[in-house]
Formats: sequence, structure tokens, C-alpha cells
Amino acid sequence: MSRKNLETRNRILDATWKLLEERLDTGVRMADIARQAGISRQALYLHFSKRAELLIATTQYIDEMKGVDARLAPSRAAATGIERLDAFIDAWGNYIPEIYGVAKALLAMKESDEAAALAWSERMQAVRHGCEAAIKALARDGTLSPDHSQKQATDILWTMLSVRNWEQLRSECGWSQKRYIETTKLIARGTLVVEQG
Amino acid sequence: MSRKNLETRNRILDATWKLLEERLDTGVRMADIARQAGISRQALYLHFSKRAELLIATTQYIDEMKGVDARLAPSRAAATGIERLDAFIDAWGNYIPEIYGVAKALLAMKESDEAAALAWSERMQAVRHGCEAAIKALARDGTLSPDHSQKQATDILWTMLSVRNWEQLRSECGWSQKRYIETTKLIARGTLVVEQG
DNA sequence: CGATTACTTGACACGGTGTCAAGTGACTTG
DNA sequence: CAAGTCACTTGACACCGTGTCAAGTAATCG
Repeated sequence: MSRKNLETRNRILDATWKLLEERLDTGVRMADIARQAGISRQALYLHFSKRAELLIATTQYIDEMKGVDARLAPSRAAATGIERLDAFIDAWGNYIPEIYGVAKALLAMKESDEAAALAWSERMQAVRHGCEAAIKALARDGTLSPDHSQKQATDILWTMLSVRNWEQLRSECGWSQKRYIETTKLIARGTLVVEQG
Repeated sequence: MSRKNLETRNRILDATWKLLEERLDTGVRMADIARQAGISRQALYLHFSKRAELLIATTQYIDEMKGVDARLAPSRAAATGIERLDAFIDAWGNYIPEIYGVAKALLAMKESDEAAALAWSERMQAVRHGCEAAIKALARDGTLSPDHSQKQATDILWTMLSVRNWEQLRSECGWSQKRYIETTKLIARGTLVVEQG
């Protein structure tokens, strides 16, 4: 892939990102993206032959720009299970708003597009692994609530941290981001961590 | 509205219901519904001029058939707040699978259709009122957790009981319906009810 | 110089929604 | 019983968004 080609590709990804951020109505068409990137609709198709492909590439692009891995480092470095749980909720919970635009578009698309469904599912599995690691750390410390198996605890945390829950609490319920993070931490602790006597 | 007219209308609603139940892929088109109902596509449009209108009518039809109100009666009759919370989780949590087909279609539609978005939102507000009533009952009994305001507790319960959470736990996590209900009750209690000393 | 690369313009097929017009067959009702 | 209305049919068509195809252009490179 030549220099110019890559340059255009990045312009496209930037354009997609920007449009999905500002027009959350999911009414973002291929033609809009092409216009925003300053190229023809067909040039866009030369780079990404399907809309799903473009959306998937955009999420990866954002991950790269935002440095997901770096942001998850504190979570991995946590000494105790409880710290790890908090750090993970911080990291992922604060990452959601940054990817929300693309996430919403991808979520809408996965209903009808196989590739989009797969890409989203893989992404969510990665989050699940983060949840699982936190739960395992709790189990190791003996601080995992006896109410739940590791699997069940992971399922619960993963579900609590879904993009749709974030969406509902922030948009429908009018919670601030800070409130979302803190309340989620509180509930996660109360539900997943053993009562201390 | 004449007898025959009403008869056809019901055939349409039954057909829609059935197709949405068995083909959860959301790939249910107006033509499919018409065929299933044994009428022409245009006759379908004579009864419901928009797809959104048909979906909305179908949810109302299902509510009527299933008797939502009756199912919520035990919740309203509960003596204590805790009983009311449990009864509400039972009622709504077990209702979700029965409306899941249409719910999914409506959820998909609300992204692009204003009327669908409104209808869904109203429906969810009704559920929210149920949550609110349960929380108020806890507050009245003095059993509401001091960690949350009534508003916040309502938001939490409402979000816990979302269709998407049910979907994730049942489909992605493989939980049984029974497990879903029981674990939801457990978490709701742990989170929303004051610790007894 | 000629070939390749990156892009443009414009046309078009497809699938799904929603509309329009003309026609048919049945069942009211003056 | 004739006229009208009601419920529906058939078939065409416009619109939109995705994705494809073909021909042309302008810059770059060996």
C-alpha cells in the first residue's frame, strides 16, 4: 500500500469517525463519508468495498489512536482483585463514550450484516476477558462473593458494563459520566465482592 | 370498522406476531407478513400504512392477548416493598421472552423511525413506572438502601430489567430463564435493599 | 515514453418501503 | 333489483441506499 493510498485511507477513517461522532442518528451514508473525506463515493468503495468493512476498520483505527491497550494497563497492574475491578471499570467505562459513535453504528449494522455481527462479538469478547480477569483476581484473593460462580460473576460484570447500559443510564436517565462510573463501581462491589465482617 | 375488516386486521397481527417470533433475524418484510396473512401486500398497506405502525399495533395486540395488566396485579398487591420488588421482577422478567420478537423488531426500527422510537420509549416508561412503584414501596417500608436516592434506585432497577440485558444474559451468556429471574432478584435485593443488621 | 496507480464521472441493478390507479366481487340498502 | 360501497387484487412506479461496472483522466514511476 503506497503513501498516497494510505493517506486517503486515513482521511476516510477520520471522516467516518467524525461523522459518526457528531451525527449519532446512524443516518450516516457512504455518500456522506465520501463527501466529508473529499473524495468520490466510488473512491470510497475502492478502499472499503462494504459499509461494514469500513465501520470495522474505523473501530480498529480508533482503538489504535486512543491506545486501548495502554489504558487497560493500570487494570492489569492492580495488586488486589478489588483494585483490579475498580481499575477495569474505570478503564472500560471511560472508554465507552469515546467509541460510542462507531459502536452505535456497528450495533445497528450487526442486526443485518454477518461480518458486522462477528466484529462486534469479537470486540465484546475482548471486554469479557477483561471482566473475567478481574473476577479471577477476586477469586484468587478470596474476595469473590460466594453468591456467584466465576462464570456467573463474569457474566454479571460484563452485562453491567455493556454499551447499551451506559447508553441508557447516560442518555435516558441523565446520569453524568462520573455518576455512571461511581455507581457502577458501587454496584459491582456490592454484588461481586464478599461481605467483609 | 366492520366485522370483516377487523377480522383481516387480526389475521395480519397474528401473522406479524408469528413471523417475528420465529424469525428473530429481523429480516421480516411487509411482503412476508402479507403472504403469511394470506392477503396482498397492498391490502396490508390499507390496514397499516407504515411498517412502524404495524409493529406498534402488534405490541399492543400482544399486550391485550397476554393480559399484561393482570400479570402485574400480584406486584401491585404485594404487602411489603421487598415482596413488591420480587413480584415485579417476576412479572416483567417473565414477560420479556413473550414479547421479545416484536421488541427486537421495534428496537431495530427505532434507530431510523421517529414513531417507533416514541412508541418504544412510552412502553419503557411504563416499565419504569413499575420500577418506581417498587422502589417507593421499599422507601415507604424504610428498606430502601441508603446508597441510592429513589430516582437513582429506579434508574438502576429499570436498567437491570432492560430487554437488552435479558437478551445478553439469555443468548450470549446462556442463562436459563429461571437463572435470569433468580439472579436478577438476588442482585436487585443486594443493591437496592438496605442491609439488615 | 509507456505503464501503473489513484481517482473521477456517470450509469445501473437490486432490495425494500411506500404510493397510485384501475379493476373485481360481494354485500348492503334505497 | 340496481347503485353504491367495501375489502381486496394486480401491476406499475418513485424513492433511497448499497454495491457494481465501464470508461476516462491526471500524476507518478521505471
